[in-house]
Amino acid sequence: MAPKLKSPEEREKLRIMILDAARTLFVEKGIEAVSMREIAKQINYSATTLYHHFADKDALLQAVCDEDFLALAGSMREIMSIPDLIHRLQALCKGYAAFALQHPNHYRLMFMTPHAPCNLDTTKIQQGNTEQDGYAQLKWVVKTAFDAQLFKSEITDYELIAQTLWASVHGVCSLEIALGHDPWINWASIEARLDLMQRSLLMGLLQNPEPLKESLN
Amino acid sequence: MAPKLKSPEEREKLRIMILDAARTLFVEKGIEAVSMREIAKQINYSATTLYHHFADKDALLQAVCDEDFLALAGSMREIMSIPDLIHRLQALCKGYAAFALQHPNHYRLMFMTPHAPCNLDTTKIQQGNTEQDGYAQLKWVVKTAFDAQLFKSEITDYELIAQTLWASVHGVCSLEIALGHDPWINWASIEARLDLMQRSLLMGLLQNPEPLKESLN
DNA sequence: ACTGTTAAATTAACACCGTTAAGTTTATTT
DNA sequence: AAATAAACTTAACGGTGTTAATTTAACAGT
Repeated sequence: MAPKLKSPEEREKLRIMILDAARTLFVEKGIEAVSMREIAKQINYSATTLYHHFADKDALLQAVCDEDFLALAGSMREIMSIPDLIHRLQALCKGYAAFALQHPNHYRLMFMTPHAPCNLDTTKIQQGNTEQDGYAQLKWVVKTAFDAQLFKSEITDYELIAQTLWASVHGVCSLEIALGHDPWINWASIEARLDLMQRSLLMGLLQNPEPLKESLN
Repeated sequence: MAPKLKSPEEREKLRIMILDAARTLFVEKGIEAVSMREIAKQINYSATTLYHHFADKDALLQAVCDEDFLALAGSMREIMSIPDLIHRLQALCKGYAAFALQHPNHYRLMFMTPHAPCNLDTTKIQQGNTEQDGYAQLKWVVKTAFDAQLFKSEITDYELIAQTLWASVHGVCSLEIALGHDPWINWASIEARLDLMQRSLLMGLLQNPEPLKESLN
């Protein structure tokens, strides 16, 4: 109701209000059940105002996700400093799973929904930067283990290993998000599923799986 | 333009016309990019007519998927008669993956999108029937291998094994569907990813993984 | 042959959506 | 005091899923 000339700080403040309202509603009701008008009403602005800060709904969505994924990469940083290589790998998988299950709606958006060939330009995340890019972190952690010859010698492509580990955790988490409450399936606990997947797969990938038994978290 | 009293056969014929038009458009353009009006136009009916055969868009969608999943279960039936237990397990995983990658839009709908606690009543598929229910097939194949003590003895829950195997294949396939064309990731070939996942995980799950090496399809 | 009934299909409308064009209010600059 | 530009709003466009009301056509009973 009272448009004043805003300082960059105030402008940024509104941007953040929009992002926060959007995040709250997305997480609460799911992405496509939330309209731009609804987000706007939540913060007492008109829908049009959102378009002065974000090009469209997708851009707003991506901005919300970028923030959370930066947060994920941030929380992974300390995991990357764990000295034991295998323990580090396991912690990375666990951290990734915890994030997926705590932010199912963002996770769904980023990893379970096909997009146009994807961000890359709009994203503020620097690809390959192990401070920001979760996939780069995974690759790095796998590579250090690979270089230490921890994996079976017949596997020659460390990025393939990284993608397989990722797919395994993603498989458990995304099934949980999509069908975890489906009465068709008599689900074992999510912890048991994550645990068996991680332990079994590593046992199949590692040259010497002995250390696995002691590091049962 | 010409409403006649229709025999049950004619009614069913139109139902199938709707289903086929819907399937074609869903596969072609993705689910949410197709409107009821568009499906109707394709077969020269008004949108309202679709609602005389299906309660809403979701019901139509589910009917389309039910048909394809019955087809999947059908194609799995011969796999279930493969005599070698491990070979049978591997063939089941491969068949499932082939279906997922050949019907990405249906797969996405059924396994990558959270629904209301899910079908069960609306579905025509008989739960637990190994002729119709893909999950029941998986469980049965895993159970026969479990009863033959092929898995490591410390794993006591065969349904947990089934869910883990499912999650592993699902992880590879759903990542491929959602992000397979994303330039952020330097993907290994989908065959290599499926192969490493399947072989490594089984190696970690089986008591005696020797037979794996010869059955490299 | 004229009813009435009923199924099949349609048209028109409702309430929403994402998005944009045009307009209004306000504070600053000239 | 006039002009400019930012911040924001209202109104609208074309689309969506869905439903109410209506028309059309074919049958059954008198």
